[in-house]
Amino acid sequence: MLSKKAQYAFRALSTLVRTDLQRRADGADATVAASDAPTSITEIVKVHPMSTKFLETILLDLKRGGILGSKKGKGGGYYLLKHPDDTPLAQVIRILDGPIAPLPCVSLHFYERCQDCNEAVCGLNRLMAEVRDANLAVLEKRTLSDLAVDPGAGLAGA
Amino acid sequence: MLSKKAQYAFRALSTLVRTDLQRRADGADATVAASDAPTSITEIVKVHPMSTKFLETILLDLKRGGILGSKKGKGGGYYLLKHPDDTPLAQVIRILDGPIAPLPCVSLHFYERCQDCNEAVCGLNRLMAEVRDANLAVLEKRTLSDLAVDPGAGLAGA
DNA sequence: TTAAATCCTACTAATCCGATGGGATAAAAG
DNA sequence: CTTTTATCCCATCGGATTAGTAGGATTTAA
Repeated sequence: MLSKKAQYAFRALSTLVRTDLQRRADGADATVAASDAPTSITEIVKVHPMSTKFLETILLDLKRGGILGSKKGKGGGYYLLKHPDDTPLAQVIRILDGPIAPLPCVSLHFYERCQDCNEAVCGLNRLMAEVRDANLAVLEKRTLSDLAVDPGAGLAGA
Repeated sequence: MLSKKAQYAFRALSTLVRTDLQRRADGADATVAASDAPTSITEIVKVHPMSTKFLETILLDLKRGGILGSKKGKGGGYYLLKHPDDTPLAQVIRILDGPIAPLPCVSLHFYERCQDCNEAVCGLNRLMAEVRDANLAVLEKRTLSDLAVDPGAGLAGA
């Protein structure tokens, strides 16, 4: 199960994505940099009600994780460092919740040898590696862009 | 990540499966009932070193969950209620760790409505439902039998 | 009657999670 | 240069969960 941290992160990111795509649409070229249009924590909380302080720690994590940039001081806030297409959901989850694999001994980014268990013989490893791969097939393919898709699109006028 | 409980459960189950398959091979027909050849906690711990008391609570859970039967008193122990092929890994995980889905609002067996989030509009639901399905594709297909497969088979003589 | 097993309830120690508080630092605006 | 509005950083805290323990009741075979 995703932690609250990860859930809040996705909510916050969804608004950052919308802002980012909007900026790209408006500023035709790269005339408007992402750092010129940062979104503050206060603004995000207005859209997605949650603890301001808690969100702060989350956005800091995402910044340290290389997903967000920030601008301090008045008019400051956070912004995406890359195109939403280029940040898979897996990256967000790893930053906030750690390993995606069901066992440390099949984790790609957080591998730990398992005690009392010969990996070559252990039947569980193989199976859990399958589960990990099934997960990653989705989580590495789907990106922040997919978060912001409006499922009502195409229905409005029809 | 799987809890220790689930990990221990799988280890214990792997020996119960081996015993069960052995019994089926020996007793040709159904001349030997599973309840005639129960395996005690003590025996399991000999194979897989772990806290006896902790394993006790785990096997009790598996019994209440409908996977194991038990026989009390001297010579007693635990045994599989069904053919190993007929217990998917998903069932074991649900008993010991609860939901498999990454969010309560996309869980099949432990569904809970999510607050502050319109499911029809929320982009995350759709994506996490995809993750859930990817997981279940493996965990409902793979069974206890897969736990006991010897990966060295076919290599010994070659 | 004894020994060996499951069964049951409660408890505990440690860890993790969600959240909060207080302040340092930076930048823009007047 | 001061105020305001932000991010940044660190420490703490209550509650929940996890992993494991304790002790005894119950059942059955020998």
